[in-house]
Amino acid sequence: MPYEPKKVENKIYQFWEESGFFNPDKLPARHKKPYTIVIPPPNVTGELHIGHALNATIQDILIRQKRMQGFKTLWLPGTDHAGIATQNVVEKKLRKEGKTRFDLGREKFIEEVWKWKEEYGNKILNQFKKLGSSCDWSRTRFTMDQGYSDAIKEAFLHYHKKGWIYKGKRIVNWCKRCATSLSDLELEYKEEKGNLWFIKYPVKDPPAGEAGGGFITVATTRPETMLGDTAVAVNPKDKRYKNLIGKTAVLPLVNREIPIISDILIDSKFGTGAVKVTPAHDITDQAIGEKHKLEAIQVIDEKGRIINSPEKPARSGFATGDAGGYNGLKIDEAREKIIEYLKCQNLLEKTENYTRQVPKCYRCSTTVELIPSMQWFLKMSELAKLAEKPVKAGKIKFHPKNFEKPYFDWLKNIKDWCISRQIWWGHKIPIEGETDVLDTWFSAALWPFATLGWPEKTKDLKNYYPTAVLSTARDIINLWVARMIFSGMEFMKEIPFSHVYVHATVLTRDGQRMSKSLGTGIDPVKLIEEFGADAVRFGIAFQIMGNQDIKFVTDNILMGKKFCNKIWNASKFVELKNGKEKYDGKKPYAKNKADKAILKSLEKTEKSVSKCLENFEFGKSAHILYDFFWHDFCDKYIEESKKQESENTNKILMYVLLGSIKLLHPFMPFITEKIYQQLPLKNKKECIMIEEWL
RNA sequence: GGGCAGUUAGCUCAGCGGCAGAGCACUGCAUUCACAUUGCAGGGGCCAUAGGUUCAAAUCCUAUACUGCCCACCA
Repeated sequence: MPYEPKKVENKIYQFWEESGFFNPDKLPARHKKPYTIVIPPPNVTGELHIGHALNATIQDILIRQKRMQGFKTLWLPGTDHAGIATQNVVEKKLRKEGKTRFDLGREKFIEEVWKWKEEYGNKILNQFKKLGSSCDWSRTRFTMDQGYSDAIKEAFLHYHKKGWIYKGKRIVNWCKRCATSLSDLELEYKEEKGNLWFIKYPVKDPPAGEAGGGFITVATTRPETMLGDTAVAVNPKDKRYKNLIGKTAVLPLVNREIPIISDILIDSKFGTGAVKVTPAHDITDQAIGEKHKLEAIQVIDEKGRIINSPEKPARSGFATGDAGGYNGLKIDEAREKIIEYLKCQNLLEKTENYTRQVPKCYRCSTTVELIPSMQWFLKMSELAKLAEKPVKAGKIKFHPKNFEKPYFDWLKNIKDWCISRQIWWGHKIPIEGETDVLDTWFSAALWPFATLGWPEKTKDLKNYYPTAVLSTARDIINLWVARMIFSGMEFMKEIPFSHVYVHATVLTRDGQRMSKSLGTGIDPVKLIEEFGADAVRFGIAFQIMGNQDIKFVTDNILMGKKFCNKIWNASKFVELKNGKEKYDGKKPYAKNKADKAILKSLEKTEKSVSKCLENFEFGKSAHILYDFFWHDFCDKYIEESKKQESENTNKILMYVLLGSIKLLHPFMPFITEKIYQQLPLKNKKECIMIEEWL
């Protein structure tokens, strides 16, 4: 009879939950030393994908092995409210009904988001259960729980008291669709073909014999921002413009007189070596502007429209030298009209094709504008040092180690963190009269201790902090991991975890990123239904090798399914041979060559697997277990045993089977539990989950 | 522009100085035997390219090409 996971899995999971052993406080007495993993909380935006299944498998393998080794294991589950992302999916849903969030109003809208959260939050947690994840569900947390919100307030006010939080008008990344600011890490750059326009700015009182013929030519990809130009800048060493530094240029369109200045930030090799300076809409220009005390004139508003002269409405005329004529136009329209006007005026020297990296909102892919805005910032200089220290000192180790380099690079060049967002779904900034909410990563940064009750001095915090391992995707190392590290150091005075395991990115067979919108995602629950949870887990684990990408194929899941069947039938054979006599668990004698070989091989397998798991070598562990069980045990020893039937042989069969299912349990928890329950053993534990690792 | 990975069987990947391996797919044979979701046997490889080190290179070094990812203010 083949193994039928559907008949086994749900029952076994229920049995585990009822046992209480997912909760470390209810584990038997031999479990003493704590071992904690906090789950990277999935966003409540939707359902899980194969990447989540991968990470859940990894964490459950670690937790189950440690539990068997006698650790007081806590795997703390939860979900993240995921500010912008969740707000967006709910808005999308409303849009299908022909509504916007403004139709509902803030309160009603947030009610809608909570409904969404209930539905998808639960779905996500159930998906983890289907995979066999041994989380302590009694400790499930959500980043907007009451207690968690207290932690946010405490953290914000702590920083505020230290003077590290300030409010200021700064250039921020602005998504005009989400109508909110974004941090640098929330941008995705996309290559776009565009132009580099060479525009002639007239020079007032040009020096005699100047090569430019009374003009200075600037190169720009954003001509529409010239309405806000307050200088032209060149490199001080640039001989071409030596005589022009200190002179005045006349800005076309508005006829504003602007200085020609010099600054070392200008690269004389790019374009003409002369740059238009728009301090309100460019980071470098802002720096130059501050240095040279230039005015910052905002010309693009929060809707992505030109606001140069609010008192003058846009005119329908096609070419205009009147700045007010662009008022209210969209950026693209304004760009087009400005170029047309410059052409008419003979001020456009030439146009070159130019491909540039355009920043997009990572949640909705809208082009992000740089605009000055009043925002809250968290000063990063001290916190960056806190994040750097424990990693440099080796107290926190990255696996693989080469992820430390980008981590340090980011910290070295860090900018202050814009922590306010102009959305509705999230934690309100805990200051009277503020309507903005906090960046979702501000709450995620507190996850390893806020989930354990901080700022209260709880027993859990004392018992289970710091955690052991954080297993995460590589794209959130700086976005999240770095921030957890400095938060832990600042609030707990201790590292949040000792190991950061950076797991592989799961790609499609063709090497594409898995994504719902591309239709390339694979639903792990469907796989579980087809192959069984153990097969999915083992197949995934089998594929986690050194390479940091996994091109996902179901071949390995099929292998996992076959392997389940093999284990199932081998155990049936052993049970049959053994009869009803209860096995005492003692190591049997090796009476011949075959006996000796299998016992030795089991011992070797145990050592290798334990060592591999210490080093986070999941795929290697799976290969070793597969080879041992299939080839050494089934192909060789079981076949041999048919020729040398004896009581001792039967004991060896039982001993090796028991050892094998223990070693396999972290990888394939359901089938190994089911077999364990059926085995006639003298000193049987309630379940294999709390059996002793060899 | 800078950094990091990768390139080995039809596909997905191991191996990382000493006879080229696994899973899946493929071919042949075997069904009262724990298991056909099986067993046995087999086919299939210029280990990306070019140099170098070595008694010996898929493996170490140097280039090149291609692929993927991360970071970056080049207007």
